[in-house]
Amino acid sequence: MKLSNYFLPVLKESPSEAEIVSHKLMLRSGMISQSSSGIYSWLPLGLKVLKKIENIVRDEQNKAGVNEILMPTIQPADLWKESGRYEDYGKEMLRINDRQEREMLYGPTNEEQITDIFRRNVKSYKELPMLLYHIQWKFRDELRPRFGVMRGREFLMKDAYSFDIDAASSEDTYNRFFICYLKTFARLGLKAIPMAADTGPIGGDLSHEFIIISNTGESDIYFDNNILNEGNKISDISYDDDLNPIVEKFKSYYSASDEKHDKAKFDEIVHKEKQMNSKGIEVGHIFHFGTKYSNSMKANVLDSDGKEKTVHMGSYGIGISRLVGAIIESSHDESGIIWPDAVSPFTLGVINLKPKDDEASSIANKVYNQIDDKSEVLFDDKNDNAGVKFSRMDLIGLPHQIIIGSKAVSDGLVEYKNRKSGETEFINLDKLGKFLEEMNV
RNA sequence: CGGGGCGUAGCGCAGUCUGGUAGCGCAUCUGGUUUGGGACCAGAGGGUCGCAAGUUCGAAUCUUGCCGCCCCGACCA
Repeated sequence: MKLSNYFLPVLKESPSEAEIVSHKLMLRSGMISQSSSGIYSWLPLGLKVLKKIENIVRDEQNKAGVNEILMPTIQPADLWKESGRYEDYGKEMLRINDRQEREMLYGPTNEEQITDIFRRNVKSYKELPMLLYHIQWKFRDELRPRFGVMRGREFLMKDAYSFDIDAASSEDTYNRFFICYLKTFARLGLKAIPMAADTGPIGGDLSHEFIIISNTGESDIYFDNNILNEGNKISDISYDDDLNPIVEKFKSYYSASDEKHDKAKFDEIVHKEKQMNSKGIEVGHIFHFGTKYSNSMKANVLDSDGKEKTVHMGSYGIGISRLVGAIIESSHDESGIIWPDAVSPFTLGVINLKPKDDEASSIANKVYNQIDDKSEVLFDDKNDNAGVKFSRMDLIGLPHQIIIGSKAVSDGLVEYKNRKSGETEFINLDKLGKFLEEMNV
């Protein structure tokens, strides 16, 4: 993509409505544009990141054996009356009447909808466990939206739902998602800590939040520092392995958000110097809630003994749009965003410092065309001053930059810059392809 | 929803107290000089001062009502 063709409205100063760094940087780098409180349009750069995250989440769900479906944003109120949540959910739920005065709602979550799909289509224990997910926009009419996309009213969420024949099987499924989540966040370049959590209005008896450390987070967290190292080998785990002992190992470490924090227990089982206390951002939440919905909505299957059984359910959320902000919170510096490779909107940026010099431009174009075949490249071909180009490229956070300047013409050298370390080195033009290949970009 | 703040050009702000018909920086456009870290010179365009009513000869400025946005708190992925 040539920058001269790209819609990238960057700002030198951040709009006053933004308070935290990720919100400021998202506005400054032209990723989003606010529509109303807690509701945003996604501009090209922001949309690209959103899709990258979405695709990693999707891929890991698929690998874990979860089926993707797509449920509507607008749901009939009747389903929610069946589960009893139409009354319970309160003003956070956006209620709408259609032209026939039928009561509808913009879905804040989909337990009722999915349970309805399940009970219409699944009748036998032989089809269990059944794992389904979708990635869809949700709406929760928050009292006070804030922090940009991290706490919006409209947000993109991956929500998965599981159906099992009994509690034991359902806990195995829960553990499967537990591992799936650790793998997902690791792939996104994040260190997510699983924490025992309250189940809240969704209900149930077993629940974990996945939290990344950040001083702008809304949760107060307490954990054993050793749990951070436990996640290092997570990518080596196969879904065919026995996952339960691995999950039990994670659960054996102390980790809790403030509402579950037990100071006496913390002091007892965690060495003083390993006791960590921090703020964190919740990026995922998994629940095992048994028969709460299947019971009220009569989601039953026939078991091997020919008798009807109420299925055991769980639900598993990842806040995809929130992750965009959360990743920036955990990966930026004073110049701007630093994207982890996996979610970067472009794999690398190419800067032509001499757009008016024919020879330099010819080299830059050649470089761009050569690597654009293999990776996604943003090519700064604009006629701006060097400083403008550098600071813009740093702001939008592409992790790898190729800079073409006077030495390209005189000595056949281009500069590679690592956004994160700031380190640079000159590369011979002939060896650039190989260099990038070795860097895996 | 309680408490607080703010709404003036795309962004950041001054002007409001003390009423006299709108200004600064950045951005944008034109011309020129620049070109390895947000460069310079000259010129230009862009605002029913959130909306409505009122007071007044006259309102960005005073009064009332409404709308929007942000912050703190309680609630949530």
